[in-house]
Amino acid sequence: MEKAFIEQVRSFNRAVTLGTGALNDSYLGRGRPLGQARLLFEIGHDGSDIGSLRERLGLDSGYASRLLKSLEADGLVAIESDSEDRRRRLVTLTAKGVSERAAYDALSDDLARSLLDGLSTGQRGRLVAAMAEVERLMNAASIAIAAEPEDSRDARLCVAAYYKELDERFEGGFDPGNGGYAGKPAEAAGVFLIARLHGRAVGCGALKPLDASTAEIKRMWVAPDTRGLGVARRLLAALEDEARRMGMERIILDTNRSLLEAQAMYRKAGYRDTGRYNDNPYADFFFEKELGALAG
Amino acid sequence: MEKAFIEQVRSFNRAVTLGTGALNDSYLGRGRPLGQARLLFEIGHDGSDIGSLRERLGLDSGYASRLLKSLEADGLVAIESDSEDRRRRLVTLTAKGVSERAAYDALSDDLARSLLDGLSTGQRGRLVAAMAEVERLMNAASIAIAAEPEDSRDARLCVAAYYKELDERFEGGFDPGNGGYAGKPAEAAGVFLIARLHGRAVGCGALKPLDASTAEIKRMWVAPDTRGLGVARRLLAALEDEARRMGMERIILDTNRSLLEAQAMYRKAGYRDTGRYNDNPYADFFFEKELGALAG
DNA sequence: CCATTTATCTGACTTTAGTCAGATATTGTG
DNA sequence: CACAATATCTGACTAAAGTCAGATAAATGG
Repeated sequence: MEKAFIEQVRSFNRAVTLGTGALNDSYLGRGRPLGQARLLFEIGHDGSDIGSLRERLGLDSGYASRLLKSLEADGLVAIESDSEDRRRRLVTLTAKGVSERAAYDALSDDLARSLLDGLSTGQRGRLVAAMAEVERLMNAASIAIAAEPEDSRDARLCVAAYYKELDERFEGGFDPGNGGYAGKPAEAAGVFLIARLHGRAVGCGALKPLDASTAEIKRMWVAPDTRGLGVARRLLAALEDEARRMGMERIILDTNRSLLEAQAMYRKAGYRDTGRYNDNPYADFFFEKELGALAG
Repeated sequence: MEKAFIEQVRSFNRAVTLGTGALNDSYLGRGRPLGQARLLFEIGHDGSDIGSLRERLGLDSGYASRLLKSLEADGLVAIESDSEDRRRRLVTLTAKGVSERAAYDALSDDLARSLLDGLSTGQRGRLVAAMAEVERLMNAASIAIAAEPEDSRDARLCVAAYYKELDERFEGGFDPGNGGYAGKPAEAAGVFLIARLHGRAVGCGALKPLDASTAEIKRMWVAPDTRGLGVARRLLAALEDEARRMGMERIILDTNRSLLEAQAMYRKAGYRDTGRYNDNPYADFFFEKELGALAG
């Protein structure tokens, strides 16, 4: 890695903590400690239960309880037991809490505006564009890929989203029951990978062993709002690593003619067209790739 | 200001506090509280006195004293009285302190590297470029311009740097004693503006009343490493505002043929060429601008 | 030389943030 | 229904961060 790149990242870091340190003071400036302000923000318009608040902010149960109590004492939130499960407690913003939140919002807007204020119109446009680029790429960098059980909640959600998209994009729709997509038990244990962005599942891919030396890639999917970040490329590379680890020598896969980006990506990743190897009625193109030795 | 711009700034802010929140954890991870680690970083290679450390980090004197004491107890810094002013105390890093700092540095590098690691080569280049752009423009935005006494320390430093640069750039050099640059007392009180970036003086400009309706701009200078951020443009606009406030109707100025950027900037700001109005031997071009009404 | 200013230190204090071990109430399970 | 699991609360604690009022010692200005 180039030294200059690392230096630029660190320098950027210093600059934004100086510059947006001030931006984060929007949490302050209303005489409330940060912890309380963060909670106030995390309670959505429709309220939420204490458990999910705690999880989202990573708070200790006792700590969260006390913070909420002080917000309640200030008349900003109302806390009441969930009628369905009376152990659970629901937090909602009171009218005063809503306006307090709006005040924080206004403060935050003012600070953002004051940052832009000192700039010419051209500079403003360039700053905003560069910020969007940094944000996108930092998101791309913080995507983590890990194997998960194929029947976990997020795995099922990803696959459902995948099927839904296929149904929308294929001419004539898509039925998972057709073409060997459902049920058929795998010969050997496969791998199901999930890509996560800040905890949220934004992509998946499965590797299914066909015989001792060949595995098939299935269910490659990336959430629409996360495309263009290289998630698919990384999922593919991770699946290939898994395959090498399993002793596979060759990966094959099929895809539909309407999935143009997928075809381009596979070709770019070194996959070559090959002949039909199954009777999947949705498959129009077939790819294969010989795996080299395990890197690292 | 466009709503979308403000939203992008706020979204960027959230993204980087999430992403570089992790980067700032480099301050942690070595079992030392943040305050101590920040101090360790602020003490340069050559040490510094407690006062300037306090000022740079914005610490209370008692707090700073205690933090330094605990660093001293850990054998990381040495504190001794300044031989020139024995009230003042000088802090230097011990060998152990230097290596501890290096450890923090390595941690910081690792975190920066891990941010870049998840990206492709192309993405890396784009991220680093966008970061540099954001940094530059955030610096541009945080430049503050204010009037200061012409004989303040920073004012004198700026003017000295200005003269030095003229001497380097003019064919045949530049002598402040020549051409009415020094000494000559102003008819009425003028204004001296200094542009500061995070406290550091990075530019200056003076306004000198010539008669009841005409003022002259002199000593416009921007630090070389801060050029291209629009500092001069903003200084010029601020000087024009000052002139309007003083009831002036017209601004004039002269400049040397070697200062091409300056000529371009004046022309772009609405200045027109005019005839020689003084006997300054260094002046090759003369500009003037009629001031409109005071805005705002 | 004396009063004032300046630079730092000390003691006493507060607030924020966070942890941990139980206590309490409610719900699900055999 | 007893028992375990879950969701939250309470009490008792700690560490970090910061504030404030003097105390102390050295330098400065008349």
